Amino acid sequence: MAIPRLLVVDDDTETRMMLTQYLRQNGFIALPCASEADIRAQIGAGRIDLILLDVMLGDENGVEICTRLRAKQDVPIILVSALSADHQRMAGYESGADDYIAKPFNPDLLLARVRAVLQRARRSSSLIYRRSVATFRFAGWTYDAKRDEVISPAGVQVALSRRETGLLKVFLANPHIPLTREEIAAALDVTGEGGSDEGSGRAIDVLVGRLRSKIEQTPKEPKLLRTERGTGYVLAVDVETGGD
Amino acid sequence: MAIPRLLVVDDDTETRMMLTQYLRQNGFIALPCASEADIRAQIGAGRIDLILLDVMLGDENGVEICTRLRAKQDVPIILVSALSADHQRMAGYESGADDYIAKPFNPDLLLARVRAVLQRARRSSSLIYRRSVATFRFAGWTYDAKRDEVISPAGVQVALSRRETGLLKVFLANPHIPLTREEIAAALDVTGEGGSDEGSGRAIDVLVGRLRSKIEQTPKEPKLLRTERGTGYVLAVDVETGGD
DNA sequence: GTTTGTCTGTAACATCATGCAACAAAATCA
DNA sequence: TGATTTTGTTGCATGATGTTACAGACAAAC
Repeated sequence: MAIPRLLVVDDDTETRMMLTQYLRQNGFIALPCASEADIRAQIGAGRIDLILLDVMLGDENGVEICTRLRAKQDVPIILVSALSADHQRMAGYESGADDYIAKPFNPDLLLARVRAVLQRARRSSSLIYRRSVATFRFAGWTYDAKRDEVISPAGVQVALSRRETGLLKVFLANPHIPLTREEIAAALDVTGEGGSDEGSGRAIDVLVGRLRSKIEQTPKEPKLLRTERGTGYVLAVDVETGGD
Repeated sequence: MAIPRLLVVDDDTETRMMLTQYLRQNGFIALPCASEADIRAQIGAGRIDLILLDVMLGDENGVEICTRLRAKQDVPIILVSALSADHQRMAGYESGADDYIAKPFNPDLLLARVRAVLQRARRSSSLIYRRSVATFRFAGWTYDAKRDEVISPAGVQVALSRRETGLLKVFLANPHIPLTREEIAAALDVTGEGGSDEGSGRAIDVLVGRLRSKIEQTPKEPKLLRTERGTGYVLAVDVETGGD
């Protein structure tokens, strides 16, 4: 599992986009959905690791949707609701949801829950996010997350822009795993590529090009950021992580 | 806040010490406690950033303790319990705990929760400076809160204006945490940015620029006060705090 | 081997956020 | 009060970032 892919289901556009953006800022790929049909479409279109499902979906009912989804799939689901009454909560659990959280919730608490559920669901996967990781080494390069500095093999600090740094981090967290443009864009919260809002999408290509020009010895023959034609890009070297 | 100080409350000696040791190995200051009396003593004795509270405390009841503590203090609390039944969980949340974790838990998950709660506590309250902290050291600099003096790495005192000092304090209280202009403006009570009255908002930018010109060696390439494009600013170095 | 269509690299451009100097207003001090 | 310092505002320069266009690379079909 490269980057967790979450579905944010809420019929209120504002809430939906806010949640989506917040999750993206925290390293997840978040895909906004407004209806059950949307959910099914997304699930059909690709891997989904977790669904954040609002209980009050206008005319549709989140709990019922949850039950129906669970009958077919094994996707982890967190129910979100403005109703915190006990029976509502119980109904949530009985529907098979993995967790239940009441609005208004603390954003960090939401993240903790999301991570907890993902972790539980993940057992088999080898890719773990260690939030305490502070330094990454790869091919002689060093990235110090705390200072947000990139040091070349020659020991020189290289200035990367915000986006470039973000891109690098995404790859460092997922070495040897090909990432699609959509995944990268979602992780970086780039307006343009994936998600629901359309832009006309070569932003990631250009960004990769810029990063290459700064960290590849021969940008024309990339040794680190390799192109996976038809798919996306991969960081093709081992990454060593150090704690803080 | 230099190193988070945690209270580990559990009446079972073995569990208590194991947890304490584990947290210490992971960079926290962990103080074992066996009773509510202990907790109060520790809180009285000095800053406590988070309490890990076992729900089953022999004759005492963790949830009740939690409620009582919350009534008086604003210390973040994570409830730990062997009971994972739903109603227990709910009682935990209703008691005002910041999070809830069931035994047996995954150690990494525990760490993640602890960090999440600490981070949140920092975000919400850290714009307030702790009275007990008198000196801050960062990147060779020293800020003496009592005398309100800033000393450069070379040992020279640097004159900062009131606003500049205020800005510095806000960052010192929140190292490595990106702050938005709104947050900063709110903390400084600047008329202009976030508040309610509208001004035309570049006050914080300019203020940051002024502070940079006084404390950055190369203001053009800030090492301390970094820009987070699209977000705000971060203090990108560790801060060591000293008591009074 | 050549053709053909698609995918990728990248220069050039457009747009927008930020840095900053200069000015104006406000506060402080003598 | 008048001088001086501090602080907020404005406009412009700069740099970062997304978009577009086009050329070259690649793969499949011929």
